[in-house]
Amino acid sequence: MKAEPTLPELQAPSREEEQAEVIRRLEEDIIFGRLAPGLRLVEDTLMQRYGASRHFVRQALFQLERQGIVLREKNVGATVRFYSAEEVRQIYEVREMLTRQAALMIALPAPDSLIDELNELQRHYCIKADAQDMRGIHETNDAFHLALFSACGNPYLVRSLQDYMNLTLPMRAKNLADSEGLALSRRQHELMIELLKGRDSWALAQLCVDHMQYSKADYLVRISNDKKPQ
Amino acid sequence: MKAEPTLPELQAPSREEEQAEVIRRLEEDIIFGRLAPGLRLVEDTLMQRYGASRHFVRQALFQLERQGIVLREKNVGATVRFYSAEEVRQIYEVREMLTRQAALMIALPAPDSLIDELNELQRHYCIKADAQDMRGIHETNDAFHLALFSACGNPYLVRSLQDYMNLTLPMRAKNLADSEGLALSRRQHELMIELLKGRDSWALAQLCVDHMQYSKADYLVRISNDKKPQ
DNA sequence: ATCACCCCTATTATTGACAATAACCATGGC
DNA sequence: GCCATGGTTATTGTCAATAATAGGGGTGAT
Repeated sequence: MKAEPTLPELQAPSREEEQAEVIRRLEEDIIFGRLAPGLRLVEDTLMQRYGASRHFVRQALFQLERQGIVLREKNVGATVRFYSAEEVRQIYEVREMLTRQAALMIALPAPDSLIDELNELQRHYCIKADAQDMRGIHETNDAFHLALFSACGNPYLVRSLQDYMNLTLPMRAKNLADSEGLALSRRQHELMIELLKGRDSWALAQLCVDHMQYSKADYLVRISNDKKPQ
Repeated sequence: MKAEPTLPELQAPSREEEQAEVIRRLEEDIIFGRLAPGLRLVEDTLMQRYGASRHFVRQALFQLERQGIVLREKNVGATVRFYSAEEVRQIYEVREMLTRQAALMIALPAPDSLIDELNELQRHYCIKADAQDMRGIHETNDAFHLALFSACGNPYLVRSLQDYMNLTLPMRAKNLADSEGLALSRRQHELMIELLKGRDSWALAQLCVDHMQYSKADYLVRISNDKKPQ
Protein backbone atom coordinates (compact mmCIF):
# COMPACT_ATOMS: atom_id res chain seq x y z
CA MET A 1 0.00 0.00 0.00
CA LYS A 2 1.34 3.39 -0.99
CA ALA A 3 0.75 6.81 0.47
CA GLU A 4 -2.91 7.14 -0.40
CA PRO A 5 -3.91 9.72 -3.04
CA THR A 6 -5.23 12.04 -0.30
CA LEU A 7 -8.82 12.01 -1.54
CA PRO A 8 -8.78 14.08 -4.75
CA GLU A 9 -11.66 16.52 -4.39
CA LEU A 10 -11.91 16.92 -0.63
CA GLN A 11 -9.61 19.90 -0.16
CA ALA A 12 -6.81 19.35 -2.58
CA PRO A 13 -5.71 22.68 -4.15
CA SER A 14 -4.48 20.48 -7.02
CA ARG A 15 -1.59 22.58 -8.19
CA GLU A 16 -3.15 23.89 -11.37
CA GLU A 17 -5.91 25.51 -9.38
CA GLU A 18 -3.35 26.92 -7.02
CA GLN A 19 -1.67 28.49 -10.04
CA ALA A 20 -4.93 29.91 -11.30
CA GLU A 21 -5.67 31.29 -7.84
CA VAL A 22 -2.37 33.14 -7.66
CA ILE A 23 -3.04 34.69 -11.05
CA ARG A 24 -6.55 35.70 -10.04
CA ARG A 25 -5.48 37.25 -6.77
CA LEU A 26 -2.58 39.13 -8.28
CA GLU A 27 -4.76 40.35 -11.13
CA GLU A 28 -7.41 41.44 -8.67
CA ASP A 29 -4.91 43.27 -6.48
CA ILE A 30 -3.71 45.18 -9.52
CA ILE A 31 -6.98 46.06 -11.21
CA PHE A 32 -8.65 47.12 -8.00
CA GLY A 33 -5.75 49.39 -7.25
CA ARG A 34 -4.42 47.63 -4.19
CA LEU A 35 -1.11 47.53 -6.03
CA ALA A 36 -0.56 50.93 -7.61
CA PRO A 37 0.82 51.46 -11.11
CA GLY A 38 4.58 51.67 -11.16
CA LEU A 39 4.93 49.58 -8.02
CA ARG A 40 7.64 46.97 -8.15
CA LEU A 41 6.43 43.41 -7.96
CA VAL A 42 9.25 41.53 -6.27
CA GLU A 43 8.96 37.79 -6.61
CA ASP A 44 9.93 37.03 -3.01
CA THR A 45 7.36 39.47 -1.68
CA LEU A 46 4.61 37.97 -3.79
CA MET A 47 5.67 34.47 -2.74
CA GLN A 48 5.02 35.47 0.86
CA ARG A 49 1.86 37.40 0.12
CA TYR A 50 0.19 34.55 -1.70
CA GLY A 51 1.94 31.67 0.00
CA ALA A 52 3.02 30.26 -3.35
CA SER A 53 6.31 28.96 -4.66
CA ARG A 54 8.52 31.10 -6.84
CA HIS A 55 7.56 28.99 -9.83
CA PHE A 56 3.88 29.90 -9.62
CA VAL A 57 4.53 33.56 -8.95
CA ARG A 58 6.82 33.64 -11.95
CA GLN A 59 4.22 32.02 -14.20
CA ALA A 60 1.62 34.47 -12.97
CA LEU A 61 3.86 37.40 -13.81
CA PHE A 62 4.46 36.03 -17.30
CA GLN A 63 0.76 35.54 -17.84
CA LEU A 64 -0.14 39.02 -16.63
CA GLU A 65 2.62 40.51 -18.73
CA ARG A 66 1.05 38.85 -21.72
CA GLN A 67 -2.32 40.25 -20.69
CA GLY A 68 -0.68 43.65 -20.58
CA ILE A 69 -1.25 44.70 -16.98
CA VAL A 70 2.28 43.91 -15.81
CA LEU A 71 5.54 45.17 -17.26
CA ARG A 72 8.63 43.00 -17.03
CA GLU A 73 12.17 44.13 -17.72
CA LYS A 74 14.99 41.68 -18.09
CA ASN A 75 17.08 41.29 -14.95
CA VAL A 76 15.18 44.09 -13.29
CA GLY A 77 11.82 42.65 -12.42
CA ALA A 78 8.14 43.33 -12.83
CA THR A 79 6.10 46.44 -12.15
CA VAL A 80 2.42 47.29 -12.36
CA ARG A 81 1.95 48.76 -15.78
CA PHE A 82 0.60 52.25 -16.33
CA TYR A 83 -1.15 53.45 -19.46
CA SER A 84 -0.97 57.02 -20.67
CA ALA A 85 -4.03 58.87 -21.96
CA GLU A 86 -2.76 58.43 -25.50
CA GLU A 87 -2.37 54.68 -25.10
CA VAL A 88 -5.81 54.38 -23.54
CA ARG A 89 -7.34 56.14 -26.51
CA GLN A 90 -5.54 53.83 -28.92
CA ILE A 91 -6.53 50.71 -27.03
CA TYR A 92 -10.15 51.76 -26.93
CA GLU A 93 -10.08 52.64 -30.60
CA VAL A 94 -9.29 49.02 -31.45
CA ARG A 95 -11.66 47.65 -28.84
CA GLU A 96 -14.48 49.76 -30.20
CA MET A 97 -13.76 48.64 -33.72
CA LEU A 98 -13.80 44.97 -32.78
CA THR A 99 -16.91 45.45 -30.69
CA ARG A 100 -18.80 47.16 -33.49
CA GLN A 101 -17.84 44.48 -35.98
CA ALA A 102 -18.82 41.66 -33.66
CA ALA A 103 -22.15 43.28 -32.85
CA LEU A 104 -22.95 43.76 -36.54
CA MET A 105 -22.29 40.08 -37.16
CA ILE A 106 -24.92 38.92 -34.70
CA ALA A 107 -27.92 37.67 -36.67
CA LEU A 108 -31.09 39.47 -35.62
CA PRO A 109 -33.55 38.73 -34.25
CA ALA A 110 -31.54 36.52 -31.91
CA PRO A 111 -32.81 33.05 -30.98
CA ASP A 112 -34.68 32.63 -27.72
CA SER A 113 -31.92 30.43 -26.35
CA LEU A 114 -29.52 33.37 -26.45
CA ILE A 115 -32.05 35.74 -24.90
CA ASP A 116 -32.67 33.27 -22.10
CA GLU A 117 -28.97 32.78 -21.49
CA LEU A 118 -28.33 36.50 -21.31
CA ASN A 119 -31.28 37.08 -19.00
CA GLU A 120 -29.89 34.45 -16.69
CA LEU A 121 -26.41 36.01 -16.75
CA GLN A 122 -27.89 39.44 -16.18
CA ARG A 123 -29.71 38.08 -13.14
CA HIS A 124 -26.41 36.86 -11.70
CA TYR A 125 -24.86 40.19 -12.49
CA CYS A 126 -27.56 42.03 -10.56
CA ILE A 127 -27.15 39.73 -7.58
CA LYS A 128 -23.41 40.40 -7.42
CA ALA A 129 -23.98 44.11 -7.96
CA ASP A 130 -26.43 44.27 -5.05
CA ALA A 131 -23.96 42.35 -2.91
CA GLN A 132 -21.16 44.81 -3.79
CA ASP A 133 -19.04 41.77 -4.60
CA MET A 134 -16.34 43.36 -6.73
CA ARG A 135 -14.85 40.21 -8.13
CA GLY A 136 -18.28 38.75 -8.70
CA ILE A 137 -19.44 41.87 -10.54
CA HIS A 138 -16.44 41.83 -12.80
CA GLU A 139 -16.75 38.12 -13.55
CA THR A 140 -20.47 38.13 -14.27
CA ASN A 141 -20.17 41.29 -16.34
CA ASP A 142 -17.50 39.76 -18.53
CA ALA A 143 -19.50 36.55 -18.79
CA PHE A 144 -22.45 38.56 -20.08
CA HIS A 145 -20.46 40.29 -22.77
CA LEU A 146 -18.69 37.13 -23.75
CA ALA A 147 -21.97 35.29 -24.22
CA LEU A 148 -23.33 38.21 -26.20
CA PHE A 149 -20.41 38.51 -28.56
CA SER A 150 -20.05 34.76 -28.97
CA ALA A 151 -23.26 35.03 -30.94
CA CYS A 152 -21.27 36.69 -33.73
CA GLY A 153 -20.20 33.20 -34.76
CA ASN A 154 -16.47 33.81 -35.01
CA PRO A 155 -14.55 32.48 -31.99
CA TYR A 156 -11.34 34.20 -33.05
CA LEU A 157 -13.01 37.57 -33.10
CA VAL A 158 -14.35 36.79 -29.63
CA ARG A 159 -10.88 35.86 -28.45
CA SER A 160 -9.42 39.15 -29.66
CA LEU A 161 -12.27 41.01 -28.05
CA GLN A 162 -11.52 39.21 -24.82
CA ASP A 163 -7.87 40.22 -25.08
CA TYR A 164 -8.90 43.84 -25.17
CA MET A 165 -11.39 43.38 -22.36
CA ASN A 166 -8.54 42.05 -20.23
CA LEU A 167 -6.26 44.85 -21.31
CA THR A 168 -8.80 47.46 -20.24
CA LEU A 169 -9.51 45.79 -16.92
CA PRO A 170 -7.61 48.40 -14.90
CA MET A 171 -9.63 51.14 -16.57
CA ARG A 172 -12.96 49.43 -16.08
CA ALA A 173 -12.43 48.29 -12.50
CA LYS A 174 -13.25 51.57 -10.79
CA ASN A 175 -16.63 51.66 -12.46
CA LEU A 176 -17.54 48.26 -11.14
CA ALA A 177 -17.46 49.81 -7.69
CA ASP A 178 -19.19 53.04 -8.66
CA SER A 179 -22.93 52.79 -8.02
CA GLU A 180 -23.79 55.35 -10.70
CA GLY A 181 -21.81 53.54 -13.35
CA LEU A 182 -23.23 50.26 -12.16
CA ALA A 183 -26.81 51.41 -12.58
CA LEU A 184 -26.11 52.73 -16.07
CA SER A 185 -24.39 49.52 -17.02
CA ARG A 186 -27.36 47.51 -15.82
CA ARG A 187 -29.83 49.50 -17.87
CA GLN A 188 -27.67 49.21 -20.95
CA HIS A 189 -27.46 45.45 -20.57
CA GLU A 190 -31.22 45.25 -20.48
CA LEU A 191 -31.51 47.48 -23.52
CA MET A 192 -29.09 45.22 -25.35
CA ILE A 193 -31.33 42.25 -24.69
CA GLU A 194 -34.30 44.22 -26.00
CA LEU A 195 -32.44 45.15 -29.17
CA LEU A 196 -31.51 41.51 -29.71
CA LYS A 197 -35.19 40.77 -30.14
CA GLY A 198 -35.45 43.35 -32.93
CA ARG A 199 -33.69 43.76 -36.27
CA ASP A 200 -31.67 46.95 -35.90
CA SER A 201 -28.06 45.75 -35.89
CA TRP A 202 -26.69 49.27 -36.09
CA ALA A 203 -28.51 50.35 -32.97
CA LEU A 204 -27.15 47.34 -31.14
CA ALA A 205 -23.60 47.99 -32.32
CA GLN A 206 -23.80 51.63 -31.33
CA LEU A 207 -25.14 50.74 -27.90
CA CYS A 208 -22.29 48.29 -27.34
CA VAL A 209 -19.79 51.00 -28.20
CA ASP A 210 -21.56 53.58 -26.05
CA HIS A 211 -21.50 51.06 -23.23
CA MET A 212 -17.75 51.43 -22.85
CA GLN A 213 -17.54 55.21 -23.01
CA TYR A 214 -18.36 55.91 -19.39
CA SER A 215 -15.44 53.99 -17.93
CA LYS A 216 -13.05 55.24 -20.58
CA ALA A 217 -13.94 58.87 -19.99
CA ASP A 218 -13.84 58.39 -16.24
CA TYR A 219 -10.39 56.83 -16.38
CA LEU A 220 -9.03 59.59 -18.60
CA VAL A 221 -10.27 62.23 -16.18
CA ARG A 222 -8.80 60.30 -13.28
CA ILE A 223 -5.31 60.07 -14.69
CA SER A 224 -5.26 63.69 -15.84
CA ASN A 225 -6.13 64.67 -12.27
CA ASP A 226 -3.41 62.43 -10.91
CA LYS A 227 -0.88 64.21 -13.07
CA LYS A 228 -1.86 67.81 -12.38
CA PRO A 229 -1.64 68.12 -8.58
CA GLN A 230 1.86 66.83 -8.70
CA MET B 1 41.92 38.11 -11.26
CA LYS B 2 38.65 36.30 -11.82
CA ALA B 3 37.54 34.03 -14.61
CA GLU B 4 37.39 36.64 -17.32
CA PRO B 5 33.97 37.61 -18.72
CA THR B 6 34.72 35.64 -21.91
CA LEU B 7 34.57 38.69 -24.16
CA PRO B 8 30.88 39.59 -24.43
CA GLU B 9 30.26 40.00 -28.15
CA LEU B 10 32.81 37.63 -29.59
CA GLN B 11 30.71 34.49 -29.76
CA ALA B 12 28.60 34.61 -26.63
CA PRO B 13 25.13 33.21 -27.30
CA SER B 14 24.09 35.37 -24.33
CA ARG B 15 21.28 33.25 -23.04
CA GLU B 16 18.40 35.46 -24.09
CA GLU B 17 19.45 35.14 -27.70
CA GLU B 18 19.76 31.42 -27.20
CA GLN B 19 16.14 31.43 -26.10
CA ALA B 20 15.06 33.47 -29.11
CA GLU B 21 17.02 31.15 -31.37
CA VAL B 22 15.24 28.06 -30.04
CA ILE B 23 11.90 29.72 -30.62
CA ARG B 24 12.86 30.74 -34.15
CA ARG B 25 14.15 27.33 -35.11
CA LEU B 26 11.17 25.52 -33.68
CA GLU B 27 8.79 27.94 -35.34
CA GLU B 28 10.61 27.55 -38.61
CA ASP B 29 10.55 23.77 -38.39
CA ILE B 30 6.82 23.88 -37.87
CA ILE B 31 5.75 26.46 -40.43
CA PHE B 32 7.93 25.05 -43.16
CA GLY B 33 6.41 21.65 -42.56
CA ARG B 34 9.50 19.87 -41.29
CA LEU B 35 7.39 19.00 -38.28
CA ALA B 36 3.99 17.91 -39.54
CA PRO B 37 0.69 18.87 -37.91
CA GLY B 38 -0.33 16.47 -35.19
CA LEU B 39 3.24 15.43 -34.50
CA ARG B 40 4.12 15.13 -30.86
CA LEU B 41 6.70 17.59 -29.63
CA VAL B 42 8.48 15.80 -26.79
CA GLU B 43 10.54 18.11 -24.62
CA ASP B 44 13.49 15.76 -24.31
CA THR B 45 13.62 15.30 -28.06
CA LEU B 46 13.60 19.03 -28.67
CA MET B 47 16.25 19.53 -25.99
CA GLN B 48 18.52 17.27 -27.97
CA ARG B 49 17.55 18.65 -31.37
CA TYR B 50 18.27 22.24 -30.43
CA GLY B 51 20.87 21.63 -27.77
CA ALA B 52 18.93 23.66 -25.26
CA SER B 53 17.91 23.11 -21.68
CA ARG B 54 14.45 21.93 -20.73
CA HIS B 55 13.63 25.39 -19.48
CA PHE B 56 14.19 27.07 -22.83
CA VAL B 57 12.33 24.40 -24.76
CA ARG B 58 9.46 24.77 -22.34
CA GLN B 59 9.37 28.54 -22.77
CA ALA B 60 9.46 28.13 -26.52
CA LEU B 61 6.49 25.77 -26.40
CA PHE B 62 4.55 28.19 -24.21
CA GLN B 63 5.33 31.04 -26.58
CA LEU B 64 4.33 29.10 -29.67
CA GLU B 65 1.19 27.90 -27.96
CA ARG B 66 0.28 31.52 -27.34
CA GLN B 67 1.04 32.25 -31.00
CA GLY B 68 -1.34 29.45 -31.85
CA ILE B 69 0.87 27.10 -33.84
CA VAL B 70 1.41 24.61 -31.02
CA LEU B 71 -1.22 22.82 -28.97
CA ARG B 72 -0.41 21.87 -25.40
CA GLU B 73 -2.43 19.51 -23.24
CA LYS B 74 -1.88 19.22 -19.54
CA ASN B 75 0.27 16.26 -18.54
CA VAL B 76 0.21 15.03 -22.10
CA GLY B 77 2.51 17.29 -24.00
CA ALA B 78 2.67 19.49 -27.05
CA THR B 79 1.74 18.77 -30.65
CA VAL B 80 1.91 20.74 -33.87
CA ARG B 81 -1.48 22.33 -34.23
CA PHE B 82 -3.71 21.78 -37.21
CA TYR B 83 -6.39 24.15 -38.44
CA SER B 84 -9.55 23.00 -40.15
CA ALA B 85 -10.96 24.78 -43.20
CA GLU B 86 -13.64 26.35 -41.03
CA GLU B 87 -11.09 27.72 -38.57
CA VAL B 88 -8.93 29.07 -41.38
CA ARG B 89 -11.89 30.95 -42.79
CA GLN B 90 -12.69 32.45 -39.40
CA ILE B 91 -9.10 33.46 -38.75
CA TYR B 92 -8.83 35.13 -42.13
CA GLU B 93 -12.14 36.89 -41.61
CA VAL B 94 -10.71 38.69 -38.60
CA ARG B 95 -7.35 39.27 -40.23
CA GLU B 96 -9.02 40.79 -43.27
CA MET B 97 -11.12 43.06 -41.11
CA LEU B 98 -8.12 44.31 -39.15
CA THR B 99 -6.13 44.75 -42.33
CA ARG B 100 -8.83 46.76 -44.03
CA GLN B 101 -9.27 49.02 -41.02
CA ALA B 102 -5.54 49.62 -40.65
CA ALA B 103 -5.16 50.39 -44.35
CA LEU B 104 -8.02 52.88 -44.25
CA MET B 105 -6.37 54.67 -41.34
CA ILE B 106 -3.18 55.40 -43.26
CA ALA B 107 -3.16 59.06 -44.21
CA LEU B 108 -2.76 59.51 -47.96
CA PRO B 109 -0.68 60.59 -49.70
CA ALA B 110 1.96 59.00 -47.49
CA PRO B 111 5.11 60.96 -46.57
CA ASP B 112 8.26 60.35 -48.58
CA SER B 113 9.99 58.88 -45.55
CA LEU B 114 7.52 55.99 -45.52
CA ILE B 115 7.81 55.45 -49.27
CA ASP B 116 11.58 55.36 -48.99
CA GLU B 117 11.47 52.94 -46.08
CA LEU B 118 9.14 50.59 -47.92
CA ASN B 119 11.21 50.73 -51.09
CA GLU B 120 14.24 49.77 -49.06
CA LEU B 121 12.41 46.87 -47.40
CA GLN B 122 11.06 45.76 -50.74
CA ARG B 123 14.59 45.73 -52.09
CA HIS B 124 15.66 43.39 -49.28
CA TYR B 125 12.63 41.25 -49.94
CA CYS B 126 13.58 40.85 -53.59
CA ILE B 127 17.14 39.93 -52.68
CA LYS B 128 15.96 37.18 -50.33
CA ALA B 129 13.40 36.02 -52.87
CA ASP B 130 16.05 35.69 -55.58
CA ALA B 131 18.27 33.80 -53.15
CA GLN B 132 15.44 31.40 -52.30
CA ASP B 133 16.21 32.05 -48.65
CA MET B 134 12.97 30.91 -47.02
CA ARG B 135 13.51 32.40 -43.63
CA GLY B 136 14.82 35.59 -45.16
CA ILE B 137 11.78 35.86 -47.44
CA HIS B 138 9.40 35.41 -44.57
CA GLU B 139 11.21 37.90 -42.33
CA THR B 140 11.54 40.63 -44.94
CA ASN B 141 7.98 40.12 -46.09
CA ASP B 142 6.64 40.56 -42.56
CA ALA B 143 8.91 43.55 -42.03
CA PHE B 144 7.41 45.17 -45.13
CA HIS B 145 3.84 44.71 -43.96
CA LEU B 146 4.66 45.78 -40.44
CA ALA B 147 6.21 49.01 -41.65
CA LEU B 148 3.25 49.61 -43.93
CA PHE B 149 0.60 49.08 -41.28
CA SER B 150 2.53 50.95 -38.63
CA ALA B 151 1.65 54.02 -40.68
CA CYS B 152 -1.92 53.64 -39.44
CA GLY B 153 -0.79 55.32 -36.24
CA ASN B 154 -2.23 52.85 -33.75
CA PRO B 155 0.40 50.49 -32.32
CA TYR B 156 -2.21 48.29 -30.67
CA LEU B 157 -3.95 47.69 -33.96
CA VAL B 158 -0.56 46.81 -35.43
CA ARG B 159 0.08 44.40 -32.59
CA SER B 160 -3.20 42.59 -33.17
CA LEU B 161 -2.48 42.46 -36.88
CA GLN B 162 0.87 40.93 -36.08
CA ASP B 163 -0.81 38.32 -33.90
CA TYR B 164 -2.89 37.23 -36.86
CA MET B 165 0.08 37.30 -39.19
CA ASN B 166 1.82 34.90 -36.83
CA LEU B 167 -1.27 32.76 -36.53
CA THR B 168 -1.48 32.39 -40.28
CA LEU B 169 2.21 31.63 -40.69
CA PRO B 170 1.67 27.93 -41.39
CA MET B 171 -0.80 28.83 -44.14
CA ARG B 172 1.43 31.45 -45.70
CA ALA B 173 4.68 29.53 -45.56
CA LYS B 174 4.11 27.36 -48.63
CA ASN B 175 3.60 30.42 -50.76
CA LEU B 176 6.90 31.89 -49.74
CA ALA B 177 8.52 28.98 -51.54
CA ASP B 178 6.21 29.03 -54.55
CA SER B 179 7.72 31.09 -57.37
CA GLU B 180 4.34 31.99 -58.86
CA GLY B 181 2.99 33.26 -55.54
CA LEU B 182 6.26 35.05 -54.93
CA ALA B 183 6.08 36.96 -58.20
CA LEU B 184 2.49 37.99 -57.55
CA SER B 185 3.36 39.08 -54.05
CA ARG B 186 6.19 41.19 -55.38
CA ARG B 187 4.02 42.99 -57.89
CA GLN B 188 1.38 43.66 -55.26
CA HIS B 189 3.95 45.17 -52.91
CA GLU B 190 5.03 47.56 -55.63
CA LEU B 191 1.44 48.46 -56.39
CA MET B 192 0.90 49.21 -52.71
CA ILE B 193 3.76 51.65 -52.76
CA GLU B 194 2.26 53.32 -55.82
CA LEU B 195 -1.13 53.63 -54.15
CA LEU B 196 0.49 55.19 -51.09
CA LYS B 197 1.51 58.09 -53.29
CA GLY B 198 -2.11 58.68 -54.29
CA ARG B 199 -5.29 59.41 -52.33
CA ASP B 200 -7.46 56.34 -52.85
CA SER B 201 -7.57 54.68 -49.43
CA TRP B 202 -10.21 52.19 -50.51
CA ALA B 203 -8.13 50.91 -53.36
CA LEU B 204 -5.20 50.43 -50.99
CA ALA B 205 -7.35 48.63 -48.41
CA GLN B 206 -8.79 46.34 -51.05
CA LEU B 207 -5.37 45.53 -52.43
CA CYS B 208 -4.10 44.64 -48.97
CA VAL B 209 -7.02 42.27 -48.50
CA ASP B 210 -6.59 40.79 -51.98
CA HIS B 211 -2.94 40.29 -51.16
CA MET B 212 -3.76 37.54 -48.68
CA GLN B 213 -6.27 35.63 -50.78
CA TYR B 214 -3.80 33.59 -52.78
CA SER B 215 -2.22 31.85 -49.82
CA LYS B 216 -5.55 31.35 -48.09
CA ALA B 217 -7.14 29.74 -51.12
CA ASP B 218 -4.06 27.65 -51.75
CA TYR B 219 -4.01 26.37 -48.19
CA LEU B 220 -7.69 25.49 -48.26
CA VAL B 221 -7.23 23.49 -51.44
CA ARG B 222 -4.21 21.79 -49.96
CA ILE B 223 -5.93 20.57 -46.82
CA SER B 224 -9.02 19.44 -48.67
CA ASN B 225 -6.75 17.33 -50.88
CA ASP B 226 -4.96 15.93 -47.85
CA LYS B 227 -8.25 14.78 -46.43
CA LYS B 228 -9.68 13.14 -49.54
CA PRO B 229 -7.04 10.58 -50.58
CA GLN B 230 -7.05 9.15 -47.12
C1' DA C 1 34.68 68.80 -4.35
C1' DT C 2 33.95 65.72 -8.01
C1' DC C 3 34.41 61.92 -10.68
C1' DA C 4 35.37 57.19 -11.57
C1' DC C 5 35.62 52.80 -9.96
C1' DC C 6 34.71 48.77 -7.26
C1' DC C 7 32.44 46.01 -4.07
C1' DC C 8 28.16 44.60 -2.00
C1' DT C 9 23.40 43.65 -1.91
C1' DA C 10 18.94 42.81 -3.83
C1' DT C 11 16.77 40.45 -7.42
C1' DT C 12 16.01 37.75 -11.30
C1' DA C 13 17.51 33.79 -14.46
C1' DT C 14 18.99 29.03 -15.04
C1' DT C 15 19.61 24.46 -14.09
C1' DG C 16 19.20 19.64 -12.99
C1' DA C 17 17.19 16.65 -9.77
C1' DC C 18 12.91 14.96 -8.33
C1' DA C 19 7.71 14.35 -8.04
C1' DA C 20 3.38 13.67 -10.27
C1' DT C 21 0.81 12.15 -13.93
C1' DA C 22 -1.14 9.64 -17.69
C1' DA C 23 -0.66 6.16 -21.33
C1' DC C 24 0.61 1.51 -22.17
C1' DC C 25 0.98 -3.30 -21.58
C1' DA C 26 0.66 -7.54 -19.52
C1' DT C 27 -1.50 -10.54 -16.44
C1' DG C 28 -5.10 -12.76 -13.92
C1' DG C 29 -10.02 -13.41 -12.74
C1' DC C 30 -14.47 -14.37 -14.49
C1' DG D 1 -12.21 -14.80 -24.70
C1' DC D 2 -12.78 -10.44 -22.50
C1' DC D 3 -12.77 -7.08 -19.14
C1' DA D 4 -10.74 -5.32 -15.06
C1' DT D 5 -6.64 -4.37 -12.49
C1' DG D 6 -1.97 -3.60 -11.36
C1' DG D 7 2.54 -2.48 -12.56
C1' DT D 8 5.85 -0.08 -15.78
C1' DT D 9 7.46 3.40 -18.58
C1' DA D 10 7.45 7.69 -20.99
C1' DT D 11 6.58 12.43 -20.26
C1' DT D 12 5.49 16.57 -18.17
C1' DG D 13 5.25 19.49 -13.83
C1' DT D 14 7.57 21.40 -9.61
C1' DC D 15 11.09 22.84 -6.77
C1' DA D 16 15.04 24.69 -4.40
C1' DA D 17 19.93 25.45 -4.94
C1' DT D 18 23.06 28.14 -7.73
C1' DA D 19 24.62 31.54 -11.19
C1' DA D 20 24.22 35.92 -13.36
C1' DT D 21 22.96 40.64 -13.32
C1' DA D 22 22.02 45.42 -12.29
C1' DG D 23 21.88 49.18 -9.19
C1' DG D 24 23.54 51.78 -5.10
C1' DG D 25 26.76 53.49 -1.87
C1' DG D 26 31.07 54.25 -0.38
C1' DT D 27 36.07 55.04 -1.13
C1' DG D 28 39.96 56.82 -3.16
C1' DA D 29 42.30 59.56 -6.62
C1' DT D 30 42.69 63.87 -8.88
